[in-house]
Amino acid sequence: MEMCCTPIAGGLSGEEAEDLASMLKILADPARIRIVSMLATAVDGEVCVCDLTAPLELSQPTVSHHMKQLREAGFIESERRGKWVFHRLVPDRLAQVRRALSLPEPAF
Amino acid sequence: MEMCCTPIAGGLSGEEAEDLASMLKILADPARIRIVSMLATAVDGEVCVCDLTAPLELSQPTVSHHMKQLREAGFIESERRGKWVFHRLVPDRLAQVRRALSLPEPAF
DNA sequence: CATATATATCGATGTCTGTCAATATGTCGT
DNA sequence: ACGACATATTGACAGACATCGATATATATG
Repeated sequence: MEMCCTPIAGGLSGEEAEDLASMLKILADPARIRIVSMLATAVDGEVCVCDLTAPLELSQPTVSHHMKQLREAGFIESERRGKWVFHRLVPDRLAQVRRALSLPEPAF
Repeated sequence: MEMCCTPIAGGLSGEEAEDLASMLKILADPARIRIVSMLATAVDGEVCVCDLTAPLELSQPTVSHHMKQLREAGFIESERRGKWVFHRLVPDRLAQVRRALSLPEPAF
């Protein structure tokens, strides 16, 4: 029987794939990727939840939930100042994901 | 009343966010990101389903389902040759996602 | 202390999706 | 034409998750 193709050699391990997938899953939500983009373009690099609910058209608990997801995944860090909690992007975290997506592509 | 912070200016639109999120969602699965990485490192740049089920430890229908997802999202293209269907990465499609993740980051 | 404001947590719910078994379709050999 | 093999499709199901209302916690102000 003729072989189908040369057997698979490289590629991510199961564990590596799980890690990368869970990173991407955090960003793969319209609300969250939008929050990230808003943080990236915010004048002082930080925003509070109260300014996010309106543009996102989401309830406060939902936004708070997304913030927690982003924080636990290391994409943002949060600091309480008075009544408000300010959130900002963690430097280089996004670039880290971009690098992880730089899989060796065949030379076309 | 003191303002919380300067109002949100930029950021992705709702529609842009949906598009980017749906792109990322396709990659945000352990099996699919692994398939992509395997295609990226495959010797001839292509593999068939039959060689994927074993390393992924998934059933043939499941792998076929993931292939369809990847194809419809433009990450792979597939060509039937005899009994087999060979899949390969679409050039630059992954890089396109990386670029979309290159949001303007604050200068730290 | 009481009230108002900002955020977090909890519980419930509806939707989405990854998975498989069963089956269908397509292709090659004999 | 028939059987063997590779892939695709369908239907069903279980688990994950985005969302919200209600409620709790924290902080400032009067």
